[in-house]
Amino acid sequence: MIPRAAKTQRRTRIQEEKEEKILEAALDVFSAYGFRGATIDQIADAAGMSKPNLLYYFRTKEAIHRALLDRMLFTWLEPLRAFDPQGNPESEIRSYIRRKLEMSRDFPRESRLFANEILQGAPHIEDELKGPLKALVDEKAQVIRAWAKAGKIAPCDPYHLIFSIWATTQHYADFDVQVQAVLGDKAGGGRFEDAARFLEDLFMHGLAIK
Amino acid sequence: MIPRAAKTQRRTRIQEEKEEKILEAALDVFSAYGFRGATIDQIADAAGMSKPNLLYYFRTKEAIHRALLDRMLFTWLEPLRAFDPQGNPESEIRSYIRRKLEMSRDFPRESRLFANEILQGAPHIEDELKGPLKALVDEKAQVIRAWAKAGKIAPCDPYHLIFSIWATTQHYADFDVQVQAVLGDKAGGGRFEDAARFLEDLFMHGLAIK
DNA sequence: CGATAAATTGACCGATTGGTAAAAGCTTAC
DNA sequence: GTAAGCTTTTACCAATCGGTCAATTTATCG
Repeated sequence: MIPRAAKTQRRTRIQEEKEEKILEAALDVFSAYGFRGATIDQIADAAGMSKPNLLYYFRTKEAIHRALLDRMLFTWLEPLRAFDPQGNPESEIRSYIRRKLEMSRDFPRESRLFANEILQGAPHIEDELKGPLKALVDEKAQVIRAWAKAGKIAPCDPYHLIFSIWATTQHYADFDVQVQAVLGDKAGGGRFEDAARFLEDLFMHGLAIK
Repeated sequence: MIPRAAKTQRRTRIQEEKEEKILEAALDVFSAYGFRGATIDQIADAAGMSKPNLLYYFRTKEAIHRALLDRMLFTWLEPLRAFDPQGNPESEIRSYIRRKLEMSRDFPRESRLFANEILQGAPHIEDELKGPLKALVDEKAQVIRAWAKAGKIAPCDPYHLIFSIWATTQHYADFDVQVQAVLGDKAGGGRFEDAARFLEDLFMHGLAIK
């Protein structure tokens, strides 16, 4: 009856397909309207199924939202996790910026889902922010601080450095409409490369690297 | 009957007070939930009046939202407008960053209202973005480009520079929950000054100023 | 004061919200 | 096949949504 508690403990092929389809549709809707602004009917429509059918796979609106956030939070922190204390500051920071920027380009909906959640007070992921996220940032902040102490980069507040990289890279996903409106038809093709070059330069010179 | 079209063309004292109270309450609600996530009942509650009474002053939910956006958009662009082509790059950019950061500190709800609107595709202010905003940015971009050509700052894409300043400064208002979660109790007092110092350093060194 | 206009309210409307009940249709394993 | 369980649908629910209405209360002004 209830798929997630099926006797078999195994998920059917149909289950996997439908849940995937629902999450895909839900990502569209939640990222565009936030949790409260999104409706189950809208998601069901986008997923091409009836509302009761959707609610057969996810019992509540919150359950869909939570599933999306869980899946997203992991991949979202991947670039920061990949930050290597053994690497040299230049390539590490440079590739971190690039990876975050690539995520904004390739997964703008995920970025907006996250932004909506934070913007509205992070009611569903407060614990994840104060727990795992904070721990990871603390760890990487120590790495950056060590680099500064070793004279490899200019001394700076590592937390605000990380915030700045987050802000500037995610800006291109979250505020895309504004970016498009301001840039107009200018450099329609190489926009990503332009942003990457600018941000890498900014942070490299800003940190007195090279 | 309808206050905004009163015979007198003048607004009563009561009208001004109540409209102010409504906009104040609406700012709370819209900035926290976005347009679709906010409800009139909620705003009426927060404003301490009945829903029909609120609708006596603003005919629709959209009217309240639009009034908020109009008022906000003007002040929001003030710092960029104050950007002085005659001034020297260092003090202009430095004070622009500081002013934007002060706005994030002093008017976080306005920042989030704007962020919500952009995030959700800017359905209500698309024209303002493509019109007045773009024009203003184009103008200031020319100034920055001239500074670069004159060798006063390192050559860089002025648009992405402006985007970066927007992103980093507004981040402290829009993503406040995340910033709080990561920083914890650290430097509870001087947080604003820390951010200001970091950002000014970053952009000054990034632009090879001084 | 009295009269006229402005402000406020409770009752209400149709549409939409998140979600449920139950029965019908469909797969799968034996 | 057939029976068991999985999937889907139709019909429906109470609550809430944005908004209206008529009637009442309150402020303003000569």
